[in-house]
Amino acid sequence: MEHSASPSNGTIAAQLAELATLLKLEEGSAQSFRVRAYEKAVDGLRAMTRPAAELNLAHLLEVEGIGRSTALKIREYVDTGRMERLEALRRKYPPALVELTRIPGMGPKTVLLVRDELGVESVEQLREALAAQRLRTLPGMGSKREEKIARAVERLGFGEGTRRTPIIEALPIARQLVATLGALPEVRHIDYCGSLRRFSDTIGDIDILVASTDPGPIMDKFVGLPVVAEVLGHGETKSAIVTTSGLQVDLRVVAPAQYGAALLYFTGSKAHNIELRQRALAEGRTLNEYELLDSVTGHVVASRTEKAIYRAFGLGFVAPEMREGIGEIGLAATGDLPRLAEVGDLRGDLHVHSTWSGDGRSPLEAMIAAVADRGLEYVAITEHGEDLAINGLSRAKVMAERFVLKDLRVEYPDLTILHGAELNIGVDGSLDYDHDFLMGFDFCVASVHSHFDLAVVEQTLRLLRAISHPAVNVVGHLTGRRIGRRPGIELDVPEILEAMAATGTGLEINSHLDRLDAPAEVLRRGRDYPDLAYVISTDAHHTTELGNSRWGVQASRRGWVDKRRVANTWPRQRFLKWAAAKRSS
DNA sequence: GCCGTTTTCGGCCCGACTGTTTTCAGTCG
Repeated sequence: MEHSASPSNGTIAAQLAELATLLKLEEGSAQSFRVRAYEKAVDGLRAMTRPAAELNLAHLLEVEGIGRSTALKIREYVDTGRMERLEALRRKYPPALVELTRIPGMGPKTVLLVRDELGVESVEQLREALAAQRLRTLPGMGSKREEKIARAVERLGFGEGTRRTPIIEALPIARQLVATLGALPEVRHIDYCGSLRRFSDTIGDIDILVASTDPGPIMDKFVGLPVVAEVLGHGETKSAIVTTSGLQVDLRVVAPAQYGAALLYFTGSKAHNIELRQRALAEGRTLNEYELLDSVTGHVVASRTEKAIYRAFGLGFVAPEMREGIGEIGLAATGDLPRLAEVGDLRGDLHVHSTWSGDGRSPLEAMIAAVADRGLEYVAITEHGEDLAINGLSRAKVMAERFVLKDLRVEYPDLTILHGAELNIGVDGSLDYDHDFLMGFDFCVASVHSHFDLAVVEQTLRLLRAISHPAVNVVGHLTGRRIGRRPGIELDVPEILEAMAATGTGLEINSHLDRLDAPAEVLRRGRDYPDLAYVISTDAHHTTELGNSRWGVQASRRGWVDKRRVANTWPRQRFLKWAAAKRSS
């Protein structure tokens, strides 16, 4: 048994999360108490500051949500690198079958039904069964459900062998690999590149680039990692593996002097690189993955850093998130690149839940304390509105929370605490509560949580009506998409953005890796509306999710958003003035 | 599976929506 570094809490949490996913099939329910218990344990583990691998059984039992059974499984994993229960479930429910549960409308019951009755065990086989209209013959199924599932399979591009991995799955694996390999003494620099570095919604495979003069030990370590399921190649400077979760990872090692050129090359995008190379040719130079060369003298013009290469072109540094070959090089040439936000620019978080919401997982007091810890100047507590079944707050609950917040304001005098709500945009654009009650909030986010299938015209009208309400400061996760799992609603985007700009309604950039909503394409369209303000929010339901703002910032960069237009980078007074303006309109 | 205690079992956010039923199952949030 390999005794490499102890698994991080994130790695252990990932095992338990997979266990929970597989148990949904085993139990035939996504809400079984056993499943929920594991999901709580995952939360508890992620919220821990101490490494779980260093704790003995008794100390593990003290962690919220971890009992005897989970504690034993954690110890088993730390000591042996395996979890027998997980291995057994993996054998029983292969990845192809599990993937079926990701299709909207396919819960565990339906997945098991099509497997047992039709022998369907993969998306490919499901497509065949759908084409033959065999699903509608099953008990409890019919033509409507069959068509709905067929639509979902088509729209999300499932099972075409070309399916890309959602960023929420790829990013943690890449970060873990970079951390593990980065600790090796032979590694001078290391970064993940490709579409992941560009912060694309979905990723084909993970590319990792290393600068080193001694690649051998790095390669050996890489192909021997516990996460490796299969080694596709193992060479001097280039290796490739497939992870246990089925993701391909390519590792490339270059000399430190060539790192910048290689980083540029492997980050892409292809279109961006082609444009750069054309520019080089026009200037009597050539650019390849090793260096920028003077074609006449053969001398290296630049190679060590990306910045040096852009500078040699007379270009400003183009952030990786912007490199899609859609005009960014032109902006870099004329000095018109947007000033992009960084995490340190954020002064407030304007979309935060607590356990007052049914789906919140950290108490209000803990959320406020964590927000204050992050050094923020203002926060909007935005529990769900009453129209959202289960999760929403009645009027009485709203007033009760407002009362609690009064005390918290005394406790945190340096933090401006706004009492807000995340309202539900109804099918006709109506909102929760009533006009007077809504105007009693300090700050409201309004979001779509239902009726994702309306036609463009209806969706647009619905949004326009919500935007026109003076209590609505921000539209939350505009399209409602869940990356790789649910397509967003269809909208007349220019019309929506124009209305938002005209009314002083902010456009949320939702930081959750599952959402990253509004999508980058919409954010870029926002450049056409100079009065449109953006808001980078976490939509945190747990204290650990407040750190997701870093992903929201990256999403804003991918959307070419200038930080001067991000309302929660503004000083407190300016921000409050902006928020109040909409409400007095 | 976890928790708390009424200390070893019973409770654990459960309603809306859809599509399928003829009184309800499954999914989603």
